[in-house]
Amino acid sequence: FKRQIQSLGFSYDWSRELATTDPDYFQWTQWIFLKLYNSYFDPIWNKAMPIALLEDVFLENPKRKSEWKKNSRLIEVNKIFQRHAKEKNADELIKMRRDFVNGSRLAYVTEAPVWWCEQLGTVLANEEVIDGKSEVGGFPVVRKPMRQWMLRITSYAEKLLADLDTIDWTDSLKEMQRNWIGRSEGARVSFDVSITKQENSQLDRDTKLLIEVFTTRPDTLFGATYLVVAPESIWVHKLTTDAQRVHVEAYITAVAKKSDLERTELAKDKTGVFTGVYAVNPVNSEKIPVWIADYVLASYGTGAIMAVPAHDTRDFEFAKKFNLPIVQVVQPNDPKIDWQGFIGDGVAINSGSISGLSTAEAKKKIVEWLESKWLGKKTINYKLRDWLFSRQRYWGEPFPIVWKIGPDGESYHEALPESSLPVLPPTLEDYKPTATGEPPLARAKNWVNLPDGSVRETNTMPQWAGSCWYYLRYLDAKNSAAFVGSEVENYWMSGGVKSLNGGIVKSEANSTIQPFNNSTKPGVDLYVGGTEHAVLHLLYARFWHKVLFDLGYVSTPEPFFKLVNQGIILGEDGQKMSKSRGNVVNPDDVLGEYGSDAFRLYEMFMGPLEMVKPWNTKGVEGVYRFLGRVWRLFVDEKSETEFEQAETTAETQKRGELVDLVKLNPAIKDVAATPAQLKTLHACIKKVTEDLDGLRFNTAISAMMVFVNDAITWETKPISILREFLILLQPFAPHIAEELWFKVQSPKSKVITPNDKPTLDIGHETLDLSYQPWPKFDAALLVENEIEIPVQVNGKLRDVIKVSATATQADLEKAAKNSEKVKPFIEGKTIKKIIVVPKKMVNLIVVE
RNA sequence: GCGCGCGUGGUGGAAUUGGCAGACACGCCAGACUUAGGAUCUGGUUCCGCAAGGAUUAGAGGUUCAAGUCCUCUCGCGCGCACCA
Repeated sequence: FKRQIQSLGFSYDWSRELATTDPDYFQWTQWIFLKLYNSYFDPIWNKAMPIALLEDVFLENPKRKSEWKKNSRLIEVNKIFQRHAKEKNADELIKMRRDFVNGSRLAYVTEAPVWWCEQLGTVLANEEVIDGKSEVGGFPVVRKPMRQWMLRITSYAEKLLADLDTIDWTDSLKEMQRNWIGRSEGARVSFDVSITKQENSQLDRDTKLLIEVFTTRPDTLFGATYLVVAPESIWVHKLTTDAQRVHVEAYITAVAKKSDLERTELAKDKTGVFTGVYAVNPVNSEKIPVWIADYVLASYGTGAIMAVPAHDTRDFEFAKKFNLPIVQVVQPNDPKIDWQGFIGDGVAINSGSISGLSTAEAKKKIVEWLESKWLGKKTINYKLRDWLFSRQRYWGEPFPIVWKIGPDGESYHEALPESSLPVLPPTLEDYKPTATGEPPLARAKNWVNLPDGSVRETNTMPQWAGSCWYYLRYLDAKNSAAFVGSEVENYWMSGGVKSLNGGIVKSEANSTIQPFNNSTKPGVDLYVGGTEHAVLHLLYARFWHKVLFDLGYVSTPEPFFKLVNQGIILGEDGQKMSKSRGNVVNPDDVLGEYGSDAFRLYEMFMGPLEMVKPWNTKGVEGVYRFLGRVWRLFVDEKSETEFEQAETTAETQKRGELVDLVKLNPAIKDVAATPAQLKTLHACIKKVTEDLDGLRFNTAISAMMVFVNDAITWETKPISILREFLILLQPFAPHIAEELWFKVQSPKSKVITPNDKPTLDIGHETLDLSYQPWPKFDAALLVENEIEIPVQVNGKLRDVIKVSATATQADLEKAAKNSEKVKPFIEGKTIKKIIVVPKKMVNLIVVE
């Protein structure tokens, strides 16, 4: 494989091991975290930028000023900053700058809801919660807000989505990532709400609010007959009248008790409650009621929707249940379709100035109108959320961060200098989670409190941190100056052949590392892993890699060029292996009975790599038999009997001496191969070579079986042919191939004993089969003089004729018509047409 | 519900750009060697039929000289997302 597939192979699980034990990994993972911490996402350049550049805003860098102006948020911040600058309140300025910088960092701190398990007394990561219960113990969990570190992966949503088109992953996997990112284009629209003090006595004055909604169908705005706010919204209490308060509070309490499952699929029946207040639809000034319902999610969009019951299934169900008005605003293009509940595109009606426009045009027109009136804005919304990056566990990289108290008395965080890395966790008596949810590291007071009065961050990073970049460290694992040397990185990841060694281009001839062939592919050539990583690991790693790319530390925008999901192996009953089902196959048992060659060979032979396949122990016996045939192809069976006897009688015999007792098959001779033998070999070389490139191991093995089934019948077996075959076999069954290679290479060579040091060269012969050059197949040897051509009459096979490979179209026609088997089918009939596909087939079209 | 993928002998699968369906194995049947066979070797094995021949790639229809392969619909299975506005 090393030779055949010139790609980089890594182990994801190994990285997890390293990430929790290896100071080297701690150091460089923390180093990368600092890069994230000291960077922000620049919406103008659409990439990560060091914080230093962000400060240009405040320094009024003229070069960038015109670019800044294109982004309203930054203009706004800049203006506020300038206004405050005139007031010359230095403390406030510092605080403001700090807040803004913090608010723009790729790594930032915020209050975020985390899973809290009362019984275990621990905070759980998402992956430790299954169906609303803890993975350990199955205890109930609740959402509890806690201060957490977040990574701003959402700022990369667009890039993560767009660049999927540049990489060679399966469609289903790309689709999973697309769904996870969940991009949708639409608009934010503001609805005015007025609530008087009389209606809501909790307000200290008459209040005007804006309810902002996100919609992908702004063209249906005229059909919005009510608004719905998520029950979790912080605005709910302000939006409730005294008259409705009892009902609203009862509803919110009921919703809080529902599990996620009850809120979704089991709850086909819509529930909700009227708040008592009304909003104004900006397009027609109609008063529409504001409801609270749990079919609206607080976490998506703005947490509020405009309901268009005529053209949205959920709103339609809700409106029917609560007798809310349903107004048609889209006419389906097919008049037979009922407009009620029609969610497709059509023509706008009952919609004022946009009536008569197609859905696409209506969207465009209405958004332009909303923007001109400052009532709405074209918006792209994503399902992707920022990544909650802190864990309250012992195992994991501590954050290289300290907390300090500012002059204003408020605490703020600051990065430790790179020279203080790695930050290793303190030794603890008790490293289990604490009962308060505080991280275990907080127990080590001496470690936490620094001499200058600052306090260490005690959260740790999740295991994802190491797996986000381990493939880069593998390129240059011993580099103590950088997480990966740039030249090494460029060599492997960009496929360049440049200057691996101090700027000197190595010639291909004396380089031990062969350059990639015409490779312009970005990143790791081949990454094999399970689908369980489809949306977490593979998205996180892409994100980190893109940040490192933007900051100039890596040379490719994508980490993994080609990704293959190996299918899982099911139990013999076709069910997923599990202890409870009792259908687990223990690899050690198989290895013990059949050996690792047979085990490996069988796993490759079962079927396509990507496919989910059931295990079948009988199948292992099949490939085991194949290996037996390979063995007998090479060795003299009589000598093998002697070997077996020797092995049982002379226990003290060294293994190597016994090996030498087994003699080569006497049919193996150092003679020239016949053309037929060469053809068999080269057909095998061609198939195995091509199939390895395509990862079609099952058919490659089948080709080798065909070769052996043929070669075993040869009276004389040319040694040159068998040697080439062993090179083909080596990647699949290295042990037996290596042992047989020893025999065919040097049948009377020095006996190797277990005491001999393993070397590539034992003095007279090169023994390491895996360093042999891969055979090249010779197409000329595969050319047939005579070929078999199927002859069809009216598309039905009637005969297979043998013709010269150089036969012309006319020859083929003639031969086909003369075939004895074909004649009965064409006699007495008119040949209307003859299709001749050269070297492939002949089809005679006849009529009565 | 939405999205993606897949349906080929008794079984795993092969047929890479439409061109001999069932490669290679497992299993089964028969035979050889053998005291013995859970070793090895030989032959057979999609279905119907003595045969000639016919049928056949989940089902139905279509395009084509030619369809497992392309198109449409239906059914079944798997995976992912799941009230995402």
